[in-house]
Amino acid sequence: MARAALAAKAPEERRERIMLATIAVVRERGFAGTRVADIALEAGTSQGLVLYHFGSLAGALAACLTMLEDEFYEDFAHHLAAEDGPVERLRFMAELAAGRGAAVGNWGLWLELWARALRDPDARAVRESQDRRWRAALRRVIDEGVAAGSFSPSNSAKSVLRLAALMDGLAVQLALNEPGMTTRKFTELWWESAVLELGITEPAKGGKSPR
Amino acid sequence: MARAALAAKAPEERRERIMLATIAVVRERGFAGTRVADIALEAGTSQGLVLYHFGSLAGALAACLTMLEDEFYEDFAHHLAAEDGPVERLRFMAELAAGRGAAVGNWGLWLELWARALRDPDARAVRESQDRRWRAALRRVIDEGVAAGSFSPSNSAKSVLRLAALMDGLAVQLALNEPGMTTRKFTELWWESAVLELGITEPAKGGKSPR
DNA sequence: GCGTATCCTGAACGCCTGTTCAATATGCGC
DNA sequence: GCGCATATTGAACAGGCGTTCAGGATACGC
Repeated sequence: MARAALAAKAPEERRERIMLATIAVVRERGFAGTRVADIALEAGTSQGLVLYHFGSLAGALAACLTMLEDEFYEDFAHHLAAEDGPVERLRFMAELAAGRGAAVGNWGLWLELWARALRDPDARAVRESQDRRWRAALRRVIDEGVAAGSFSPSNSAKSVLRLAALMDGLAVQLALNEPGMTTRKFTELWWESAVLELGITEPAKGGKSPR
Repeated sequence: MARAALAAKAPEERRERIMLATIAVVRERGFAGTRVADIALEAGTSQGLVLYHFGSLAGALAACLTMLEDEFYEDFAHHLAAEDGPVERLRFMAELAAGRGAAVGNWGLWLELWARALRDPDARAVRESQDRRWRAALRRVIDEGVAAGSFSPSNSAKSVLRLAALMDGLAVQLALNEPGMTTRKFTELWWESAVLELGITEPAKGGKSPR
């Protein structure tokens, strides 16, 4: 019956709820400030269960890292495929990075992740994978645009590196609430750089055309 | 006598040695991993003295932050003034950011600082001040270049933001030892962007001219 | 030389927090 | 229904670490 099915799934659901709780706590307190008790409280379980499922606090943090990675990327890939042309896709990536959609409130987490990656191999691996995937997507969009005749970068490999790095750099200011930095400003600054780098001719619909 | 003079200075020297030790430990273990015992050991003093001078671990960390800020900036301003033209100065800033000179090994610290700035007001203030000074310097060099006819940015305010952000973004990869990212590559990528942004005509001596 | 303020130490204290564990509940195969 | 494997709890444990403190050394004014 339904109740049995629900109950059968229960352990796995608890496990996942704990992971989600871990992300929530890390987002609020940072890696360094996250305690087992916080996670348990947020998940509505006991401390014991957190350790039962993940072995240790470090284990829970690691699990939440990989979950975060998958979560973000799946969402991203799914939406990116929905856009039609290279210009629109590039525009989409700019807005996603700027904090619309799945990345909302995530830049703070990225900063945490970077700092943690300095010493924690797990964090480093996640960051690296995340970064590689993001750059690969950027690369694909750009190649697509070149093939379609919309972009004409002088060196697309370098443009990818620069445009990706620019996002990270702008993200620092966004995450730290630098006065004057908003998602809008982020997108504007980045897009202008993309135009310069790639020699974009046609405007993205819904983009910066005069309104 | 000499001994007296030395002794008189001693307390202040101890204090400074503790600050330097704090920076060293933070550099090695990160903010989260820094303990009072580590600092005392590194400085060759007792734990008690650390607390005596700075009140608490947090106090010691805060003191080391401001020291770090001043240290870096003084060194930077001093060397920048030694360069002759705007192009050379810009080039100097690129190389400094890439990790030559006073910034060597500091990018890891900056990542730590960013993450900490998410929650610690002291860290936030230091980061903000640091950033403001750096951007102001960039701005000054660019204005100078415009006045001299070397640069012709379409919007210098935006160029400053972008070029500064690009440095931060590239720095993340440098700090995390992204394969393929070196100080040389950093400088190269950034300089090309600067050329694009500012329309630099004359090459910086010792720069990217064919050799 | 004496007293006092500053400097410095090492040990002790006590809290915080990750982890362990014995006990209990739950569901599932037989 | 019985028994076993899995899941879950809450309390107890233990170690780490920041902070406190009582005492001693050092320098300096008088």
